[in-house]
Amino acid sequence: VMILRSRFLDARRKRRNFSKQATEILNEYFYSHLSNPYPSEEAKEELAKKCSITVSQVSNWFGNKRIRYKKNIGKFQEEANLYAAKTAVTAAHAVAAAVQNNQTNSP
Amino acid sequence: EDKAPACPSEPCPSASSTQTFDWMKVKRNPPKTAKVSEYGLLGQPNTIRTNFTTKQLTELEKEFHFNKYLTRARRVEIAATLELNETQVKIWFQNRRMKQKKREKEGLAPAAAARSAK
DNA sequence: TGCGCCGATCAATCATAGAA
DNA sequence: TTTCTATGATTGATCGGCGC
Repeated sequence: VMILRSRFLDARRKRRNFSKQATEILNEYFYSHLSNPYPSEEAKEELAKKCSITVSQVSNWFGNKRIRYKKNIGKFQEEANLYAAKTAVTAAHAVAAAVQNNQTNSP
Repeated sequence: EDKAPACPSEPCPSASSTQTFDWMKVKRNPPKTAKVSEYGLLGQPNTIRTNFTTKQLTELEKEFHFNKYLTRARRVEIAATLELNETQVKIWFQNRRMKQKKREKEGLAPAAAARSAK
C-alpha cells in the first residue's frame, strides 16, 4: 500500500512545540474553565497574544486538548489537580473576564 | 458564564477532584456516507472518514479555483466524475472555502504584525 | 419543511519532537 | 540510535443557527 500518502509534504512536517510559558497559559485557561473549555473568539485572541501564537493555533490546541482530555480523563487527573490549585486563586479573575463574553448555553 | 452550579447534568461517579461535564460526553453521530450495499446486513457501513484520492483532490482543487461555489448541475457532474456523493462534494467545497478564508486571515495578520512590530 | 452555507467543533490520522 | 509517547496540524464530516 504505497498509497499516495505523501500528501505534498504537509506543512505539519516542521512542527514546533509551543513554549513552556505558552502551554502554561493555555493549560491555566483550560483547567480554570474545565466546565466549559470553549474560549470565545475574543478570548482566543487574547490567549494568542499572550502565548505569541496564532488564533488558529489556540483553536487547534483547545480542540486537541478537549478531545484528548475526555478520551482519557484519568491520564490528565494529575495535571488537572495541579492547575486547579494553581488557578483557584485566579479563578475569580477568569470568571470576571468571562462575564463579558456571554456564551450560548441551552440544553 | 461557566461557574453555574446547576449546569452539570450529573455529579460524576468517582472523581478524585474533578467532575465530568457535558462537553466530555459529547459524541458525534457516525458519517452518513454509508453505502448500505456492499455489506448486505451488518458489517458497519462507512462509519469511517473517507480518504479522497490524490486525483479526486486535484480535480476538486482545480474546480475550486475556477468557482468557489458550485451550482447543482456542476456538483452532480463532479460527483459523478470523481465517484463521490453530491454531499461529499458539497462538504468539500464548504470546507475548502473555510480553509481559504483562514489562509487569507493568517496571511494578512503576519504582515500587519510585522509592520507594527518594525 | 427543506436546502445550502457559515462558524465551530469533532475525531481520526499524519508526521515530527522529545522522552525512555 | 531505536522505540514509544506527547503534541501540533490537517481534514472529512457533524452540529446548531441563519436566511431563503
